[in-house]
Amino acid sequence: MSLLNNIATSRICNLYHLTQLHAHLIHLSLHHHNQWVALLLLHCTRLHAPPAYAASIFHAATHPYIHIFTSMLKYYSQIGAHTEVVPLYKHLQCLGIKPDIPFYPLLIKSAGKASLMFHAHVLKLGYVHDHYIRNAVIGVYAKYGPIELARKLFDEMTDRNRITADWNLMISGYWKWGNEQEASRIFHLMADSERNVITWTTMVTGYAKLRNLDSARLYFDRMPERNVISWNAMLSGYAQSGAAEEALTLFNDMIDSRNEPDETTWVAVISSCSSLGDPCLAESLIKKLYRNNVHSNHYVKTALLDMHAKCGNLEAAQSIFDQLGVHRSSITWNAMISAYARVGDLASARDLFDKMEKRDTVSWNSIIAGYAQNGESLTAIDLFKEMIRSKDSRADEVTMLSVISACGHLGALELGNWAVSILKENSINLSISGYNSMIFMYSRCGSMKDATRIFQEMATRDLVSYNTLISGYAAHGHGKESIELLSKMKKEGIKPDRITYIGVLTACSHAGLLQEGQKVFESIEVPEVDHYACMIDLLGRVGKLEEATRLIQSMPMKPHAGSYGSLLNASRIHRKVRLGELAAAKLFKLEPYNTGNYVLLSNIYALAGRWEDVDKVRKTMRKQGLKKSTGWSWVEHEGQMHKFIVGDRSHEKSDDIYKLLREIRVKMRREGYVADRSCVLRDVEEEDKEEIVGIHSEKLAICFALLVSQMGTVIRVVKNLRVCGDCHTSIKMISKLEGRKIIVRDNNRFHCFSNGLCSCKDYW
DNA sequence: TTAGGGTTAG
Repeated sequence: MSLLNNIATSRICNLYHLTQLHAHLIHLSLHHHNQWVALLLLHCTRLHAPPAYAASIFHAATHPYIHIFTSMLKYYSQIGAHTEVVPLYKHLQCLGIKPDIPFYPLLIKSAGKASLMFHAHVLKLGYVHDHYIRNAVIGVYAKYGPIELARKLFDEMTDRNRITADWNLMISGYWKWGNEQEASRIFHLMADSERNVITWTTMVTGYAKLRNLDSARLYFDRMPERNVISWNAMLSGYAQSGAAEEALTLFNDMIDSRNEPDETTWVAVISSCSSLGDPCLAESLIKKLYRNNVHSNHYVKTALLDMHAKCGNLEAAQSIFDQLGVHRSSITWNAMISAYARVGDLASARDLFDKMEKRDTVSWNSIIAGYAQNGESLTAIDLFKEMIRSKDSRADEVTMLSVISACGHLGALELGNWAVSILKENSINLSISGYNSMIFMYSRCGSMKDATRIFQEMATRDLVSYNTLISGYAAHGHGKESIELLSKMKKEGIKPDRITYIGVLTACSHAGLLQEGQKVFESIEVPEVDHYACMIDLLGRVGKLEEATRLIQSMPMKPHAGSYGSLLNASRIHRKVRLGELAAAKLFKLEPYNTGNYVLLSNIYALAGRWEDVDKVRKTMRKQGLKKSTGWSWVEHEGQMHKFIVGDRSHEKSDDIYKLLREIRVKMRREGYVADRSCVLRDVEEEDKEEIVGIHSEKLAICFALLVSQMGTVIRVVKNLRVCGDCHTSIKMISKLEGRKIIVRDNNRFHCFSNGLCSCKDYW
């Protein structure tokens, strides 16, 4: 017997010790088989031993009795192997062993959904009057539904028969099924004396899961007594809702009131640190963990990994990942993938993703978002197509958010519509941010009608919804609509932020709405430097260059590059060489490596015919080792994105494209238009040189589209950099000569060309 | 031998 006591109490802390003990017992071939089997199974449960090993111990019992089955049930229940429970019960029946009463609640609880079949069984045995058994049956119905059946059992009891656990199960059941009203009603039906700490904690958790933190806190504060689980419920509520500061404050309260934190507490605290992304805080937390000798389980380790990743310490994150070895879960993998994706190390993220054996939706979402957020929209969409093909995980709202916004970045309307159709096919419901991504996509694809429609269809809108649509209007030069939206949001009680005002002012600027813009500017409580820059842009575009200059001189903060940039651009539009030079001089000091400023200044000289100065600027650029960055253009055709860079000849239709380009030039000359030249080429005779230098990407994209699209279709082109002045002129001509409507989006606005005119005629 | 709390993607 002392040996058995030893087995029960000995500190077996890993599987190796367990197998040693097991071998030793077999060697002794004791007669107490059944007793030591039960005890070893308890250790298996504690150590999460593999099912095959636990089963081998179970089968070592020569004359199994009910206690061994109970131990095995506990093991299955711990590892969540619900499907093993029914076969185990059948095994027991085969052996003719009669279960004792404590066996049934355990059986019912560990069988998961399958336990519904035991209800009739225990009824027949007359056991349903037993507190524990009845409670277990209520628990199953509360958890797996229909909850009405749980309620029926509950209602059939008299008050005297009900134990607090029954009430608690009903409350947590209603929370589980999203019935806040009934949960709260049952809570209030209880007498104060009947409520225990679990009752109160269930209420806290229920409200916390609904993200109703105020109510959760109300119940938490009213609790007569709290244990570590109650504290954890409130802490996790804060942590999961992103209320990191509140979580950390509450944690301090917890320590002050001398409550001992456990692993779950630390997980909540660590994840709050992660969302704050503060490396100093993380460091002090690690010290605290160290001081408290915290035994870190799998959850703590994963939370720590994520915290290091979010606080920028990838080495520490990787080291935890390596330490975890075979204990890595898909969550660990996913956290590591998004850690690399977050810092833009897509190669490492992809490497991990490819090595993963069992990917889930979050794995796909992490890698797709990684590509989407690092400017690799096309790869993001390709991966999404692969995800659909692989069928190992279902796309959800988060997936679609990345995909839809990637379509927006590409300006790919066909792809965008396809993504939207997938929402319906898979009945994926969108939250506000999902709809916001659709508004973004349609805006960027030039379909303001759809963007507006989505906005109007939304039941509730947030600040981002307004800002996205306003920015869309700004890009299209819809000034009036953006002002209307500004007053609408104020009426709905949504406070505009700096982004809102940047959008509205930009819209006014693109639409030439001087007075309206001024009014908006004056209404900003504390205008920031960007708002001044927008205002300078607005004044500059409408030709009020003196006022723009005065504003830049009188603004309360130091003007930044954007402010002088606006002035430089205005000088180009209105051909003010002297002012342009002044603005450029400031800009060269503020951002000497921005090639755009040099190009703008050289364009100003070119427009004035000052070719020596053009050369001077070019020389300066060369001397500084600066090269004009390459702009590329995209055009969508049959769901495929075709990409062109300047002078591109890699496209399979290149020969046809260049042939068409020549034909258009001939036509242009015949019609008396000056054929297009690169901004700095001096005369028409040199135009052939352009082909050596390179035809601009947007012209190549347009010619490709002219070749492949039908006559009536609108050609949509996306250019990642600004459409230059000469291209602008030649696209106008192409639209007239070819009788086509062409929409070009450059990095910040839309140009709609038709019949030789551009929608933004005041712009060039 | 009743009931309550945990890590990843936007």
